[in-house]
Amino acid sequence: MRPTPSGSTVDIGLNAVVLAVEEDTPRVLVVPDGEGRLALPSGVFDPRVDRTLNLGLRRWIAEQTGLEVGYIEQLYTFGNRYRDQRELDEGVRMLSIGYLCLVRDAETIHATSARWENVYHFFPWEDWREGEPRQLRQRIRPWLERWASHTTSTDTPEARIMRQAMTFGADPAAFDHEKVLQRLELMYQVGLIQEAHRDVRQLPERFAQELFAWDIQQSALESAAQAYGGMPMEMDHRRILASAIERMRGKIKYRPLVFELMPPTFTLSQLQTVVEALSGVPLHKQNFRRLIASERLVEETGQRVAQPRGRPAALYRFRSQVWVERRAPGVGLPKSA
Amino acid sequence: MRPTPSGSTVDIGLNAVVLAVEEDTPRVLVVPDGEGRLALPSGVFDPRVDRTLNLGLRRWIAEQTGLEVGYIEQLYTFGNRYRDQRELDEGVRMLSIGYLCLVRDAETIHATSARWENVYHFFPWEDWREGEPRQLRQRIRPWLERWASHTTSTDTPEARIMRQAMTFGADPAAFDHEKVLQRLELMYQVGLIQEAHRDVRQLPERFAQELFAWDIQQSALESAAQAYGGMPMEMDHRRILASAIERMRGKIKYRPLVFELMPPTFTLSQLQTVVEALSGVPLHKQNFRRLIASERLVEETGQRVAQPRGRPAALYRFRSQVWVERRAPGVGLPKSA
DNA sequence: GACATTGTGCTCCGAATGAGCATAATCTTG
DNA sequence: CAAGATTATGCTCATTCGGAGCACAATGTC
Repeated sequence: MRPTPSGSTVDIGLNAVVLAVEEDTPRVLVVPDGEGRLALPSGVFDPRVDRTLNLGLRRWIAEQTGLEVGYIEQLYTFGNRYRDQRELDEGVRMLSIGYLCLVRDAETIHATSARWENVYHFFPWEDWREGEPRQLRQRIRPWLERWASHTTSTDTPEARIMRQAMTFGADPAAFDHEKVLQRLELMYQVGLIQEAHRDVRQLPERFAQELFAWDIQQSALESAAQAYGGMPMEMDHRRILASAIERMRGKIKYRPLVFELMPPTFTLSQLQTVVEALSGVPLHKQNFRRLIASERLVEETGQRVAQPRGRPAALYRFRSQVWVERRAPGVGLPKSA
Repeated sequence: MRPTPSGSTVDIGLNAVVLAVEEDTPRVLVVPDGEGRLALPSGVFDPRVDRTLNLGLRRWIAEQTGLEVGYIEQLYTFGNRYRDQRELDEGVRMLSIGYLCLVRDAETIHATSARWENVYHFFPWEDWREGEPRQLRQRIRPWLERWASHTTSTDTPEARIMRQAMTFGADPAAFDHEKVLQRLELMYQVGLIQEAHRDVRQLPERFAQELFAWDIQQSALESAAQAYGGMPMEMDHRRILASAIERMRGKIKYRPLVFELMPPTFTLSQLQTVVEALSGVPLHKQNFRRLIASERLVEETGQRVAQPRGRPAALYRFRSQVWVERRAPGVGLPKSA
């Protein structure tokens, strides 16, 4: 009933998005490939070595970054697109399983080439803490609008305008901060992501057609991608990173995930800063505190810390009890500033 | 940087949870294996045949059930546990990718042995539309409590009570209807799922230890599993089905997924019935209508349908426009009856 | 025509949320 | 030391949202 084509060549790539937040900067662990591109810690799963996917992932992370991660959560398994060179050469197919990992200490990387990089350097259009990013409004949106105005065999302008509105919002107020992956996919298809230009060169004609389906000078587009599309990444790693940010932004609202990123004790302002860093939006301070208090996610330690300026803040710690008590605790997101 | 153990033997199983709702019954498409167990439509992914995972999945569904599915969404990739016999024999490892598929017409199965089965026949404890299921309260909870009171080398009774409270709720009011998968995993570990008994027989000692870690007669336990644990399923398919229900229950609140299951036009009562069938809880009728109206997910067709009893109901259709307008439309869940 | 049944409109209340004012506690600067 | 800047924290107010229920409408049945 379930035929067995064993001997087919499918490799399982394990890819880790290791996140930490330092001050107000969300960071991801990356490994330079020596050619100017950055990769996520990753490797091929070998069942002869590792008993489980999680163990395999941990081993790759440790080998490539010297880091022992705590929290791990599976994201998504990517199949066909964004294929790599080996696959084209040898017909090997690689599936990529993405994972989200959270760590507290953004410092401890032992003697490897791995380093921390600001997440928003890969998605300059996703950080709305200071309002709509200028590059999005002044540079990216015009390209999207030009793309949207074109007709192709598969798309009408209406369909494209609709898609643009769904992902980037018809107006800035309608920007849905959780649709990180959908935005990236649109950016890729429009040609504003560098990997798209890399891919279009090595892909067979029939796949390449989907990309850049509009009459624009590719060189101009590629320059724009370099300027506004974020730092270059390997393979489909930007896509995996986007999944991770999307998951994080969605889940932070209803599960106490943030605390995986916090030190044992922290002030409410620090907590808010971390939530803002990940969700990419500013929050109303008083309401944020009220929410945290009402959720009873934290408790006071009784201590206070002096600040460089202003009134000293009370220190809190996470109440691990909450896992039992509440149905779906989270920090929620009281709306904008 | 990314070594290549190609030649390792990893197969990719594609598993489809095809859902439909008929009247007030949520149904899943299953294929009998001839030995009394039911399987999800599934097969091994072969990249030489299918270009993408989705295409492979569609092909397997069509071959085994004659059905062409519309909506498809990837769920989760399961690795080690619940392994099958072949793996133990040959050391082949199978990864299972689960998918959620939604279809409208629960009738059209062409000339195959596939058939529709009530979802809750696999999870008798998940249907709370008539209040807490009697089997849960009278039969299952006592077993859980007996299990929880035991100490093992890895678990204290406190930890077990905590786990039980987290998944099944300390009291019925605290039952979180979305934790479908967590509940199943606990049921499995306690030994109240038939597959656990199948697995414990064929697993090496060191894995088997995790299961049934308490001094109970296994035969009694196995009888209980047969009586209250739901219809028998193949391999890890119950786990995949649980993921699908969990995803459905979670997502129905903030994305207009239900409409994939509805006919082109429907009454609000029909819509409510479908939502209740999937989420497993009764809803307050007036509030449900108010919510649907305020979300502007549907529009009146102007027609009305006669009912067997009572006042005729207005017919509605889904406003596909909503995908553009709203940030995250869904049907939400006004609370219980 | 009374009654049962389902659909539909509306109200009421309390909880949650968005927004802002006011005060507290510190450091810096004049 | 006093004034001002800055951050923390407490509290109010208006609005919205969600839970619950009453009342009436429109049908079929007895």
